[in-house]
Amino acid sequence: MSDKKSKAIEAATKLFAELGFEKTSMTAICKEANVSKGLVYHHFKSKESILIEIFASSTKKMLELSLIQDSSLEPQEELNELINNIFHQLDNNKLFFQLNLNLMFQPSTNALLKEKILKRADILFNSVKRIFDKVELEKSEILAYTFIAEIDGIALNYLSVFENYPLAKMKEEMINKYSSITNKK
Amino acid sequence: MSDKKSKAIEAATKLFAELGFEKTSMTAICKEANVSKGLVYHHFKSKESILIEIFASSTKKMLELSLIQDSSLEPQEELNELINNIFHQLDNNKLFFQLNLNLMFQPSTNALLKEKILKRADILFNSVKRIFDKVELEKSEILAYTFIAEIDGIALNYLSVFENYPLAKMKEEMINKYSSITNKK
Amino acid sequence: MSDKKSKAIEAATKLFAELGFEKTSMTAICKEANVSKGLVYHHFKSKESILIEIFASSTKKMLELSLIQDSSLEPQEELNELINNIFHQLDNNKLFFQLNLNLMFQPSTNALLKEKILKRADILFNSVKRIFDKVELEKSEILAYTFIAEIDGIALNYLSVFENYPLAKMKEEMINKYSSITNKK
Amino acid sequence: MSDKKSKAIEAATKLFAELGFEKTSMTAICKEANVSKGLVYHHFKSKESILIEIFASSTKKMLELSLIQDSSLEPQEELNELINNIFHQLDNNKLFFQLNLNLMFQPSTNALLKEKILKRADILFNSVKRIFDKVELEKSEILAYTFIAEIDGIALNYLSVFENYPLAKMKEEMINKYSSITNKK
DNA sequence: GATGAATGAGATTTCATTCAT
DNA sequence: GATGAATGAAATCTCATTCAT
Repeated sequence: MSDKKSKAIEAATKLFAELGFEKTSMTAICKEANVSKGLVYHHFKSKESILIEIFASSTKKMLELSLIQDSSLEPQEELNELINNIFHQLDNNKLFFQLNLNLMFQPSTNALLKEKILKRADILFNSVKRIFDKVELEKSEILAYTFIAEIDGIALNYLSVFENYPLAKMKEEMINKYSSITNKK
Repeated sequence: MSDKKSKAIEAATKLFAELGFEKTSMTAICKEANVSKGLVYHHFKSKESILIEIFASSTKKMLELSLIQDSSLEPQEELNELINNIFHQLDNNKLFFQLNLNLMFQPSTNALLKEKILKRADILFNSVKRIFDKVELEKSEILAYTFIAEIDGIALNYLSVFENYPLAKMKEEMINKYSSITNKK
Repeated sequence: MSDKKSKAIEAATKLFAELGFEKTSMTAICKEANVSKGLVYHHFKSKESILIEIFASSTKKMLELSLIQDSSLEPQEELNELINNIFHQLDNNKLFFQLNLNLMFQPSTNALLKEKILKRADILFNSVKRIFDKVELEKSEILAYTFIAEIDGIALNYLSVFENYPLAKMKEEMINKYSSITNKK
Repeated sequence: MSDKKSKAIEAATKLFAELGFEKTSMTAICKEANVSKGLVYHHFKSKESILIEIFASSTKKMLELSLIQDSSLEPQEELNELINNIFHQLDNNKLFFQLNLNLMFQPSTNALLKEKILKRADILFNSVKRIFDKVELEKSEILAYTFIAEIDGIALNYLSVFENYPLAKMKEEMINKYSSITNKK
């Protein structure tokens, strides 16, 4: 990928996260990236297509983060690592979560990305469910949905609602709660 | 409040929820409400001020929904009622949740409503924490944050992420989980 | 004239002088005068007609100021009194001059008041010329035009161009210059 | 400067002079210049910024007109040339004076250009005063203010007040009056 | 006389996108 | 690949004026 194209993506990612998709103008992206409009339209068909490319790479990153490779691990350990990864990112990469959550909530962007959002959610859901499958086969679906809801809810509250959110304590609570899961199969 | 003013608010509420604040034009609001632009600007200083008025009344509604009056109830019963109320609304009034969640996430609207969002969150948090205070004084804060995160996460996933979300089962799970709380004080 | 009508005129005069005719909205006039829009339109056919009424009364005031009644006075004394009157007003009633000068210069208001401006200028010119007629019949016209230009130019420079304009010294200079006129008839 | 940008400035200058700043709409400027609105806003941040650019170039022109370069000239000759220049312009370039005078008087435009008006007035004043300095050092300031007031007053009366203003005779009068100045230093 | 809700035309401004160079 | 002038549609907002009460 050419230097200037990646600069444009970088700039767009930053601005979409900070201002939202609708409030970010092409002009602003070009200025932030120090690139001309003509060039941006040379690389991307439209503003929406920049968003789509960003969402795709953000999905890739998110899957890397969530899919625990080493399936020989015990379920508790897998969950443990997953929680650690997520909270680490949440703390160190706020804009990344910010962007992903607001793309889902903004009706216009949600509609645009509908299919891709569903697909990504499905993959994430199954990778979590697979862990719970090892423990409680019947309830694994509900457990996975609950786990994901907790994570998303914490992110939402941390990033957009409360001030001085006790993120560290919430992580501890999550770790404790999910450490008591015992392999019942 | 005059008939036409309330029609304008109604129209704006609907469109903000369906399309998002940025994507809803004044023209669209006027057309939906069958009202002239001049009138809307006679009653509201700006598009933003419509949003602020809507957020205020939505906060009022949300507090009515969340604050359990009868404090003679046992904590379990209070939580039970709260969960029932919330899931009932979530199922029957999707647009209301849709709107409130996306106002919080959209950077532009979040910035505009920052103060009011914080205040509302504080009230909601304390009304939940008060219930947990009756049970586990030390952990009540974390329990309250967790409860709120679960509710928000479920709403988010139900409304904007998954298709065929098992809302009824999630409610059941919540009811069960919080019914086992015993007054330990 | 009803109390509220005169309050409206007063408010309009103030705002036209401070903001200019175009930048003063009917709404602003009503707010300043504490009077409803309906009432203003009950008394005046339009915004322009308020201006016309204001210009008429301002013309009346200006003529009272300029027409020296006592024609038994010597020309020097008449000019003296005229200069004194004008500089006194210029110092104590800036908004009055401000308004009159900008009505003449603003193309839109000038066009609207064209006829009345010409008529007023004619009267003022003749009342000044009459004084010079007593001294130098042939040059009286040019002297009158010069006198008026000097006054208008000083007002212009004092009100809209220079900071710390030496108004007192300019008055002194005018008094001196025109005191040396001798009756040559 | 691109062709279209300068056409827009030209159109704006003409219309501001003829109709006044407030009464000139962007639409009118675009139509007059045969240019799209988008383009005008590509080159200028706002309608006000067009005015500021016009004022700047008008200042430049005015200074070229007023600053007599050849300082080896006798004061009388300098004044002579200055008066000739000004009256020539006044007669041949009415719109230019029209615009400059009404920008100063219109409260909105005066406020916008305040600083620049003061600066320009200061330069013009000093360039006139410098001439009188050669003749009468003590009174040079008042003489300069008087000279400027006469010029401005004549322009005002010629352009916006009287019909059939005797411009030629007024020039003659000015030439005569200032030809009798003798170097007294 | 008096109110202020209501209108509709038009003002300024924004912005995604195109295109000649 | 690269630029930025140029467009046109649409956005937010203003405002003189009317009218039912």
